Amino acid sequence: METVVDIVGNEEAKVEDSVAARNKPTPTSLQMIADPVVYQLVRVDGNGRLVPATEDEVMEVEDLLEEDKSENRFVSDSGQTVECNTNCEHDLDKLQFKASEGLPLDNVKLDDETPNVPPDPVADFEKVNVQPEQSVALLAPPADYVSIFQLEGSPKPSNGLVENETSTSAIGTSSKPDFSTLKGEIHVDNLTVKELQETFKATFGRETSVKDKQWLKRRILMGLTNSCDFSTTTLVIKDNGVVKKCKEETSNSVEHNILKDPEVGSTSENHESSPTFHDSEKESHSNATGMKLQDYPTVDNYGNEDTNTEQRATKRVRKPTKRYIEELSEGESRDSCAKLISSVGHRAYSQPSTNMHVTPVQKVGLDGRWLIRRDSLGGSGVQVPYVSRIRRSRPRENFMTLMPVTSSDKLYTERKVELEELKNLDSNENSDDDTVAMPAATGRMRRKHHRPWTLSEVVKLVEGVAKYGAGRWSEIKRLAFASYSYRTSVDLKDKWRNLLRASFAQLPAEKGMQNSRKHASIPIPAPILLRVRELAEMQAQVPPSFSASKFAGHTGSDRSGVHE
DNA sequence: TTTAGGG
DNA sequence: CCCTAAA
Repeated sequence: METVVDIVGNEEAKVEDSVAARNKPTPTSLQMIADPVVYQLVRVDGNGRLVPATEDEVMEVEDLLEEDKSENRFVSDSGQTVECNTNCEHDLDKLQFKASEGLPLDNVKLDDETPNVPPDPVADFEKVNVQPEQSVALLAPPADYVSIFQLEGSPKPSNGLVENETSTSAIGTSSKPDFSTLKGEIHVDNLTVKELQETFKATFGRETSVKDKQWLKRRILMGLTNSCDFSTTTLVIKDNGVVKKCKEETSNSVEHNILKDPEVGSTSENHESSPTFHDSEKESHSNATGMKLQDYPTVDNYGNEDTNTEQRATKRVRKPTKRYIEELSEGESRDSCAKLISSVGHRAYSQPSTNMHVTPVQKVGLDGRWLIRRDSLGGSGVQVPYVSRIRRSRPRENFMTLMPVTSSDKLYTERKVELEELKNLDSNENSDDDTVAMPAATGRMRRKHHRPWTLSEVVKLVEGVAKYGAGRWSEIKRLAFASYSYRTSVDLKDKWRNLLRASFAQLPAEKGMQNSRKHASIPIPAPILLRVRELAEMQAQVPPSFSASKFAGHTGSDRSGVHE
């Protein structure tokens, strides 16, 4: 049984999207075994190969899972990102991790010979083929992205958490990587297919029959540099290690991973070698909001110890909001899709920004086998392949590179909607990225995040309030503003407040000053304003927090009367 | 994470 | 629209 794990970058992605994606597999599909639901925890060793996790590692992951079940991603002690995939979010509780000791590597191998793997580095997904009786649920991308706890051969952490009993030599039956054959500089671009294949073997310790140069190059680069950064195609092999040849980035990412261990790291010679490295490190931390951050020492631009260390180490103890509890006890919701989202715990409505929002919401589709990752990128939904999110540096640049490849139809649809909206207005400002300051007519730079409210948006807002009640902004956002990723629930709230003000202000003037609203960017028709007012009054009478159903009843009856 | 309110 | 207490 195979399951496609589809990653949908669009914030507004719905279940249907994933279904569509399944019928027509995209390059962003990752196929893996997920049936039955038995999970083999594996890690990727320093040689880029899958190794069954040790008991301790399993326990550690279990602890992490226990700590925050809504997240599928963690940062291990050594600062490496660990990503777990389950085929059903709801099964997370019952998630079984089995650390089978002697699982032969042959049974768990990366299927590198798959011809379908697209040449795009970031959309490049690993396929994990497993024997029927074995199930591997842990995504095991190229060596780099996910290696749990410890890279092969790295110093043992002092905390004693990890005892790396399972060494490759004990398990591996296939040939080993041989870095000794890699010497001096490797100009990946200049290599022939055969040479590439040899390099591949030296890197990953296994043969490959792939003849696609691009593919080989990328794979090798990935394997050697532990990153998706293909800016460099020249590598320098030194002491069995790899040094990327870059302008300033002389640091070896592999070593960095190893040296990320607190104690060793602090004595690392590379510790302050590359400011850019630390930059990207910090960046990735901030991107991984909500992830468990271990307090290994980090160094900021000035080389100071991170003062937030203590804070980051503290565990999150969050109390659900009243509304949240309320919704949970409501039982079935009108929107099963939405229900699924909220039951997982979402961050779907975080404010759009220029930076890539990693939104670790994974949604289970109707058949219970779909995982959908929702991302928000600068307000525009863009599909982002899984791997690109796991990597821990420079997400932005990478994303930009991806744009042409990964933008989905959704994007165009959204743009189209937007454009139509804007045609209703007489201006076309802000037709693009809402995060870019647009030169206004006056020549000034207008505010960074500004998007005039369109008529239809206002209408939707009003209707949303009518349906769900003012105050249930996230509800409205999700149900009525699903296609407006740039409007957060807070935006809705603010807009509603403004509408109310405008509406009330309008009241006394309604007799003679109909057209006095000179500066309104959107001409709100009087009926709407009236309705807004009506709603506001009702709102005052029956706060939604008291009884949502009661309010809905009011709304229904009142609406019939109000409606034109 | 969501909501409410001030700025 | 942003920021932040509270919940």
